[in-house]
Amino acid sequence: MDLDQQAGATGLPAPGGGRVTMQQVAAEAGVSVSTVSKVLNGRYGVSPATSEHVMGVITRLGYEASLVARSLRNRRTNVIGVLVADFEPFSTEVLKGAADAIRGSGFELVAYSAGGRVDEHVGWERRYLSRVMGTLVDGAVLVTPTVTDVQYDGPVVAVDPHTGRSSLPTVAGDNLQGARLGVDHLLGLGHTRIGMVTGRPDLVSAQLRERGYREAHAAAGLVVDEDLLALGAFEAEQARVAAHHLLSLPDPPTAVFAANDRSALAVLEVAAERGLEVPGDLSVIGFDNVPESALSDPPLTTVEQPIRRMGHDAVALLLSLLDGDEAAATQLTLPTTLVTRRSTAAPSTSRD
Amino acid sequence: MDLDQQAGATGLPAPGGGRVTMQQVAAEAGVSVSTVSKVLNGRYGVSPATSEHVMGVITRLGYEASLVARSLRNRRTNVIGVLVADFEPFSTEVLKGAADAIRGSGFELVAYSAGGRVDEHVGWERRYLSRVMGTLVDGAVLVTPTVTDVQYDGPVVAVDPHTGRSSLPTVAGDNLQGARLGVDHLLGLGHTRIGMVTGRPDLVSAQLRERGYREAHAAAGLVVDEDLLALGAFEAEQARVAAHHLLSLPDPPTAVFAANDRSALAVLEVAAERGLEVPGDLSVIGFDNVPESALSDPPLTTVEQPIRRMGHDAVALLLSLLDGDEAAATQLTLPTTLVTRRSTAAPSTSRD
DNA sequence: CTGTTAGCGCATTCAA
DNA sequence: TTGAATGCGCTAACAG
Repeated sequence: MDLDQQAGATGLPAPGGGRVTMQQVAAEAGVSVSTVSKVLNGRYGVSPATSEHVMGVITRLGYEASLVARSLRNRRTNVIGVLVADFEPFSTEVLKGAADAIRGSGFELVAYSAGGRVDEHVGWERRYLSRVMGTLVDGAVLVTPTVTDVQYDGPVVAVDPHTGRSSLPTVAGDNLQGARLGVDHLLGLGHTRIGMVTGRPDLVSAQLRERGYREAHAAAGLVVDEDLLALGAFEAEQARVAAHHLLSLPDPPTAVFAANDRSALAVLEVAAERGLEVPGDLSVIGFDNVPESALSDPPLTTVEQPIRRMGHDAVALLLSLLDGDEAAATQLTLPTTLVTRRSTAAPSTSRD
Repeated sequence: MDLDQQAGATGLPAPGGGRVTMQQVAAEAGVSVSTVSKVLNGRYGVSPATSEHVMGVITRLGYEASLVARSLRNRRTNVIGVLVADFEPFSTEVLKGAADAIRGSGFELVAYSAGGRVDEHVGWERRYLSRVMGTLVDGAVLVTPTVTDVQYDGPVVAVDPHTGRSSLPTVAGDNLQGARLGVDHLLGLGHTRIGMVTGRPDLVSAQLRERGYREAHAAAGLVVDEDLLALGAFEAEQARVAAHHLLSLPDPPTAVFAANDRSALAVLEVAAERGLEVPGDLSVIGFDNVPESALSDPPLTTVEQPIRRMGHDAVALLLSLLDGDEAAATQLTLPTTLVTRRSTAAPSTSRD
């Protein structure tokens, strides 16, 4: 039998569909599966001749080892999992950062989402983790988990966990400082009646942002009007309701601080529907700086979390954890910054 | 020391790490694995009493079936794979669209990337496919594959394939029309010396965009100056070189049409480095409209492909294919549109 | 140097 | 109603 590339003439991979298995390669090459396995993994104990021959059959048949079968058998898979509730602007930014960090590490990246079946249970991250950890992936990054008391054998890092202090290594933005930044910006512009569309009350990130809002007021010697706080719950529909409520107040706010960009974008929509000019009649500021926030009309002023970097650092941390560096386990807090675009301005001097 | 499972009476979920397997559930419940399996999958032939008891143990232990083991055993996994070369702005937009389409379908979504080890081989999609198709996923969406002559048992849909007519169902933007749109915009502004930073010559999408560029010139009765075409290869570094080349020409272009946003953004950078005002001294237009294109300074005018919708339609198509609807296999071409932002303007009237 | 054996975690026969 | 046996595709012992 001839050796390698000669088969290029026929070169038809996977004739007739159905994936090629190691069995078929072995049969085709006239050797045993274990020999194929050894060749594939570069194990010693195979003669150069057979090795080359098998290699030829492998490429000719276009064989690739099944990730699943290999994962089931091996303890190490060289795959990192990123577990998200959904693929939306925030989580995909994290993904980009994760990809930056994984490059050249020899690891592969799998992002896993349950396709919106999430809201059923709060503890989605726990279920996902059980499904993939220890089999499909060597370690995992949890994006905005709602619970972090999980405890598994493999290393796990949480990005922007919405819950309080956890046992997990964590990468998060500085929510408190960020909120201060945002509200101070509004205050500095001359606003004194600043509404807030709050996040989900059970999540610490939301609590921190509200606290920043309050602290900023206190620092400015202002008393917070509790009527100016409306529940947005981090999601668009609820934020719309909140915005309508705020703007219907007898003495409506001249500016709104939204707990995240998604909410801020909703506020922008509502303002437009009500014929309000932004920032002429109403200033709006968000939180996150997802790319989409620059696409709105007007482009959104917002508090930036370095999302990509959070993804990057989370994976880097995970990688060193995987490398046995227990000292790497830590709680990283990344600074937030103000991104001034065009949805904020000084309050109009002439108001009724 | 033995960290055996003394969890018996304690009822602590996953004590001390190590994922919970069906074996452990069975042992804890005092039944066989097959019984646990039946309970888990709602098979008939289990007494209500045992069923309930086992169920209790399952929740108490926080057991979740391993995705991998289940995939290996079952033909159907109810998981859709999205295979990407890397997580970058384009592919993540597709992902968002895919998530939109998957919601409520009962399927889950797995996005898989080899972590930048791609450029080694052109046929990354073939390798990925072999690794996951038929085991981990029921069907796959290939994002910007470079080869589409793959032929596997499971259904596969390609999004924005860079190669020519393929045997695969496909969702793509209208590259030819889009390029016409972009160049016509420049022409309409009064530009007559329009440079082009081209894409990878081996990819049909790039060829089409160049053809649109030429056709637009022809339609306007203009002859294309071949010196005004420079290779950008769809990536930043090469595009920078191309931009420098173009702008160093004795009679430089007053506008540049870049084959994709990534290249256009690179042109913007180079222009800034050379002290050129955009759009005062130079107009720049891109292709894709990834969210990032709005973040540049100035915000980029570009030809939009409905990327999210492409992802959505690809998954929808895949789902109906999975449903046995062979007629769904088709080549979808989605219209492109012009997004006018601030990187294009009429050429300055006074030039040397 | 090569093939045989066993088993990863699970679902499905088939017997008991 | 239940459990023991079988095998998905692969790798790691061990035996030949």
